[in-house]
Amino acid sequence: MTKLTPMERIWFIVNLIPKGAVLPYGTVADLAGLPGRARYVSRALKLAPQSLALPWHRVINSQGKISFTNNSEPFRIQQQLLRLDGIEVNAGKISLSQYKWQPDIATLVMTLPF
DNA sequence: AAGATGACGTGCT
DNA sequence: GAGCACGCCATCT
Repeated sequence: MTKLTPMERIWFIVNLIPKGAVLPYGTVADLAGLPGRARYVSRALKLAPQSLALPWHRVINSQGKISFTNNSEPFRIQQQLLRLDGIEVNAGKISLSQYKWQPDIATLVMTLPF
């Protein structure tokens, strides 16, 4: 089993988020074994190689909103990608809490390669 | 080298 | 709810 770097673990988790679901930066950090490191998740996504084709748009902040500055270029792109996933977004805010994916932490963690 | 920055979160007013 | 203050810490100036 390859030893993954903290950043690779974040990419791994993000890649698991299914279409139609979203997950907060903080939760991704927790699952990657980096509690309290939500900011590191944003850095990791920014530095992620395009070749990974990660569903980065499914990562939002704990307020259920898009974290890019309002109406910026990336903000609009993320909003559109979420809508293509079938998620309802209004002014950067995910409308229904049911879209928030709550994985069974205990079960998921046991399947992780780290 | 040192200070500012940021795709965050939590707690408190 | 809306601000504001902190804690966080790799990157960027």
